[in-house]
Amino acid sequence: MNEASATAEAPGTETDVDPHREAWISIVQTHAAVTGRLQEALTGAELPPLPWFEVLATLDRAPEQRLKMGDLAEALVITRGGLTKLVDRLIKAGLLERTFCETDRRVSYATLLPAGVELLAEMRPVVRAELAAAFTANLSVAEADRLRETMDRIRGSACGTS
Amino acid sequence: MNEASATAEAPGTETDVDPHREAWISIVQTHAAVTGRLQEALTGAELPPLPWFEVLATLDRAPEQRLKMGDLAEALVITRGGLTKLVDRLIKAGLLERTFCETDRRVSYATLLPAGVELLAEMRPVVRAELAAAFTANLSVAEADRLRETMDRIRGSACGTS
DNA sequence: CTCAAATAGTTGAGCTAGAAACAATCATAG
DNA sequence: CTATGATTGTTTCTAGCTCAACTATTTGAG
Repeated sequence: MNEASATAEAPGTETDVDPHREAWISIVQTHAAVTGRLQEALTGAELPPLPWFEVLATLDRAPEQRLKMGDLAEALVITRGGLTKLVDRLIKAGLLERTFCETDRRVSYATLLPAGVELLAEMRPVVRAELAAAFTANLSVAEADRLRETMDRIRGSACGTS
Repeated sequence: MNEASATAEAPGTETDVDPHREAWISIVQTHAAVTGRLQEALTGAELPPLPWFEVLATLDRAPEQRLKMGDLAEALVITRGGLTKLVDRLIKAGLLERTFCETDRRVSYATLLPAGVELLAEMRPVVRAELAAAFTANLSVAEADRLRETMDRIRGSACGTS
């Protein structure tokens, strides 16, 4: 943690401590730190990596436990190309299957299988414990809601202006 | 944006809308969205990718515009191995140089060169404009400070418990 | 009806980051 | 002084992602 102490800032420089930029840096670092801990906890428990969990958890919350590839890619914020191969791996592991749409034969669904539900049940407590250590212990429910609302507001403008 | 509308949630399921988990999902998605916009803006302006900016900006804020490799890796939240090659690329582009420590010959510094300062000056307005679109337009200074404080609190517990 | 444009998903090439093994240097105990 | 262990940075290897090109299907204009 040197990013605070190292800011000695020579007198000639632009002495801007933009609070918005500071907030962004905090978001980036916190995201990396928490993601790292989640990864670490999963591999420590000899479980699959975090992206697998995110696929399983997202599908589990979807109606009929399935989602169009495009929608799933958008929810996970990765490209469609990346998702195709990620889903391939989960299918090869027997956790998902590919199903097709009768009315539009371009679309394919990623559909959760019982084995996927089972694995999700194993992974969830590990993820939940880490998240609890990071969030529940430090934020009240009201703060968490406020945080979510703030982040959604930022994301809204980040998506809309394109 | 289907993660809100799709939550029809069958009656039998665990109907847990954990606000902490919701907050985490918002952080992940917002981080990805804003990062994506930054990337896009930089490549659109025919400028180097975002990690290059982060290296340059971090070094620029450091005393004497240089940092030990380990400290820089920690500030950027990437591994040392990854940083070695990232710095290699910046050196090959003439933006940085590797300098060495007299008192401890294990350590090497990544040191900003004039060309790096110059490029940073080109990249900064682009990054700043995107950040302004996402943050300044939507958050008061007080909100930004509060957000930063909240994120730092989360990160603090995420780092300490290891 | 027909054909161009749009949309959904997959595939292949290239690149980047992480993990583990390694080399070099420093610190400390005896 | 020497040896063992800890730290710093690099290298090697691999997995996963993005980008661009491609196929297949649907939509819409004329």
